[in-house]
Amino acid sequence: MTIAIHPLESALRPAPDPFAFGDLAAVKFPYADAVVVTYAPGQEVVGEGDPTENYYLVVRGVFRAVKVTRDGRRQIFAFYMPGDMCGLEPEDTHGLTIEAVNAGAIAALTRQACRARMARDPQFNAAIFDNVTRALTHAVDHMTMVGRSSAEERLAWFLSMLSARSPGRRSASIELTMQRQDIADYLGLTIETVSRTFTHLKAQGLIALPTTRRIDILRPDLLARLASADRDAPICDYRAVC
Amino acid sequence: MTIAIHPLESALRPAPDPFAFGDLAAVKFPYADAVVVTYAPGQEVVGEGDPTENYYLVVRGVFRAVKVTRDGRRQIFAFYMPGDMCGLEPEDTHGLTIEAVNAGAIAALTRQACRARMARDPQFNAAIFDNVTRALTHAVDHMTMVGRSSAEERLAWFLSMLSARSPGRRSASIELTMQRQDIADYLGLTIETVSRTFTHLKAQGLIALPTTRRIDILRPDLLARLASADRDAPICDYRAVC
DNA sequence: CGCCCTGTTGACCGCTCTCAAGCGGCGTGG
DNA sequence: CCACGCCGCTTGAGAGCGGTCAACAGGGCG
Repeated sequence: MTIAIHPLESALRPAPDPFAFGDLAAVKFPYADAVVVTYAPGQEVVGEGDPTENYYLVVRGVFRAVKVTRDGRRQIFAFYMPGDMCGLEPEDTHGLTIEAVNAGAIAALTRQACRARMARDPQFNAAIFDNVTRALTHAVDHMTMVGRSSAEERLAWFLSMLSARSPGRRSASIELTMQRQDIADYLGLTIETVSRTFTHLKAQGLIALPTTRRIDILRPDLLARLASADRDAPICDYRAVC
Repeated sequence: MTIAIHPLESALRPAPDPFAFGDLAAVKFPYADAVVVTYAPGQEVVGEGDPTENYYLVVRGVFRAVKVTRDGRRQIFAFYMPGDMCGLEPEDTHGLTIEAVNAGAIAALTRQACRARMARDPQFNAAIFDNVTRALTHAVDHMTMVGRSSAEERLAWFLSMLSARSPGRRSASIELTMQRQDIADYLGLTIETVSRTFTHLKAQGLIALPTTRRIDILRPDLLARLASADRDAPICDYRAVC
């Protein structure tokens, strides 16, 4: 299976800076060995069943890791943004499909070259290792949301996360690069429920939707409270505080 | 967060032998540096918020990685069996709690010692790396079940997985070492739904329950079909074939 | 024997899914 | 420039699965 390396960082716990493109450059990701390929929206990087020949580093755009069951149900495991690694799988063939959400570019490094470098460059190895464990950390949060939260909480979590990761972190306005179906498949919901929940959050005054792809976060405090899966948390009005 | 290394292996795809205790011994897991500690049922190995001082290797018994939200909702990320590693987290403090399901023993290796060994022993490093990516692979399957499957499918998947991992693999009879609440929290269900689904599977003749903790798998073929999230798959009667 | 803990069963409710219609933006072509 | 169609999104009505609350059963152990 394709492995999700450092997916979206949770916005809910104070985390050190995500392992970003600059960090990878800092440990001298061997671009000399890597081939950068551009992709059109929806285009497939690797498909389920393809041999695991390369590891990938997102250079530009957003990519998604998708698992589709034979009867067509779809689960998105992660969205990858520039600086994120993906494609690290233990098996000989991929179990996940990696696709471009929008136009983007990915650097491919052969598995062999990556492993060789890991063996001789402890710093590089540590960075990769950190990346993988971070992906696992995120999978835990993701799974807890999917397994134990309401639609409203899942979407609040997703938006808080996007906000924390978007350029100019904690931005009040975020751009949804993916469409509703992708959000639904990421959160384990249907597209209708996602749409209704957006409407509901808007009606509550937590967000505004200038366009369908643009979200203004009006009440990050309440959104974060929803996202933290803490129904007992006090409601603190950030307007009163700030 | 505590990181789940090599949790239960999916029974659904033909996978190479799980990374077992023997393999770790083969790469000379430095027992000299490790401290083995025994735990009583329910006892905590590390709790959320504890500093991430050690990596762990299960020696005996079954352990669970639990995440609990502040308002008490519980999600089990993985069950660890002998040979499984856990506790590999990128952050300074654990985000997951690791507890003993039953009486068991775990070897603790300091983070520092493990990283040091990874840096100087490529074989050891590759084994750990393989372990982590395998955990991610499993998380993908797990998340797909939790996000996209019915209660019946989730339980069928869980039982198929246990069957594949139990001593004498693909055994027709498996021992449930954990109680219903743990199964429910692993699958993102309630204890009542798990109980009802057991009853339902029994009524369909797929399983038998000699005791509440013992499951006889009568129709592994049908169970696997349910588990594969493939509602369109043909029903093949293994009794007719074998 | 009686308590406690775990698991089962039942009745009911509500969240989310399903199915279906409608809406709005955008690109294309007349 | 407008008409049309397509696609993504929203909204509505109804159904069903699983959650919630509650009672009960059974086994282990003091």
